[in-house]
Amino acid sequence: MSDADQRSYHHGDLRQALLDRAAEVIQSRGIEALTLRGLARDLKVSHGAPNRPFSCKDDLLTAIATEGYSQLMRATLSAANDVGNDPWVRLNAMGQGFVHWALNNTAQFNTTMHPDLSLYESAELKQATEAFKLTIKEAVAATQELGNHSEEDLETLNLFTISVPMGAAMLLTQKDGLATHVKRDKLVADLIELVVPIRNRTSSLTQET
Amino acid sequence: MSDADQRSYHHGDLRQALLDRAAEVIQSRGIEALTLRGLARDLKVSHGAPNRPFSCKDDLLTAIATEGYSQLMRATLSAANDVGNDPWVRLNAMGQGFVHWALNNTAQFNTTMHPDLSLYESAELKQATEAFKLTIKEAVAATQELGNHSEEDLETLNLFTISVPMGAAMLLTQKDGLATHVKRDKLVADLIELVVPIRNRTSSLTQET
DNA sequence: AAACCAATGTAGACAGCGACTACATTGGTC
DNA sequence: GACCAATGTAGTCGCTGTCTACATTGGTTT
Repeated sequence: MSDADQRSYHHGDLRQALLDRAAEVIQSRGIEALTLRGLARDLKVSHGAPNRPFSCKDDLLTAIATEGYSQLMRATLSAANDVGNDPWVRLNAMGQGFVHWALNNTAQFNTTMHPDLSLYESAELKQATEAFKLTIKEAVAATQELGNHSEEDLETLNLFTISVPMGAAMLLTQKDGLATHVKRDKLVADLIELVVPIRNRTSSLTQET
Repeated sequence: MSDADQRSYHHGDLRQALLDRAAEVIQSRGIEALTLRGLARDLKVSHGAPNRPFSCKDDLLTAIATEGYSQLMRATLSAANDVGNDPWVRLNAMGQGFVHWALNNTAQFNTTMHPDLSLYESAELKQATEAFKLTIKEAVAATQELGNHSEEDLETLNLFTISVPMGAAMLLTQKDGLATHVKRDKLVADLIELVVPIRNRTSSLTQET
């Protein structure tokens, strides 16, 4: 920041600065409190400046959602890579990683899943969502090949598998959500275990404990 | 309406009229398009009139969400009552009823589940949500007593059971949602079957006293 | 029946918002 | 060194939610 403190006219990277500040505002005061003019004030630029990198407010929100999907995919894949190569164990970890990311980034998650965003067409957003969905779908398909509900339509099994962390994240991120008094980590682990059981299963690869 | 057409000053039931019109607007043009002044114009009252029954906009949205939870509970219970007394069959029907209501009332569902609403404290909303949650929880508990994941913590099983229809409704109500090309009814039925299997199960009704 | 009054609708004002315009300033390119 | 597209500024517009003071009503009390 030291080199950008006294930048007289051009900000340097106003777009990223807006995205960063927007994430802060949403996290601390909710999405309704997010205004372009407020961001401009925070960044000490004129009230019209945000309209250069983002043509309108929906454009900003779409960019935030795009970043959210990207982070969500990274968190999910990272959780999978931490547990090895067994597709079952990986899928289980992905479910837990999903929910934990949502719980640790409540506002970001809610913004990403905001229903109004789908109205605004954006190639980047579409690509990010498709990439995320494909990641999940491949992981589900990998377990199905190993016998996970092999009789089921992949589409249905995929929806089922995503619905649980998605629904749980929705419910648990509400402050009056279900079971907020139960220990979070154990609850999430038990929950995902109901979708992708791995505890009492002989590993399809090497034994893991 | 005929007796209220030429009501000069007092509207009669402005509160309900606002709620009804708000539901129409949300369904047709989205929640972002909902404004108090717009509702006032539609109902041909002054722009400040909506502030009498609803102290602020959040108050209106909260009332809509309250009604949403109420409808959701009615739809869920109605689906259960249509299929008899077997707790498993009832819970399965409730799950399907949940998703179908959400799919048939997309905007209402999204408004009801809007994350910002939980910020606004309302006794009525809290009561409606608690009533709904209790309805589900009782149904889940009834199946658990008959052996449905009897080893599981009820809290976890409950979260699992709600998460599936909740997450599926979230995903399917997005216009770019998963599997929109698959036949809706069969998909939902297959999905819920994965949570509350009833097809190849000997009825527990024969064991009831 | 008349006076009262709390509930309900009106009209005006205010600041804040998103979006648009014309203009100012910059840094890279020929 | 002159150009020029990109980027930030300042002003304006219509719209919004909210607040205030005022107007109208119907039911209640006396």
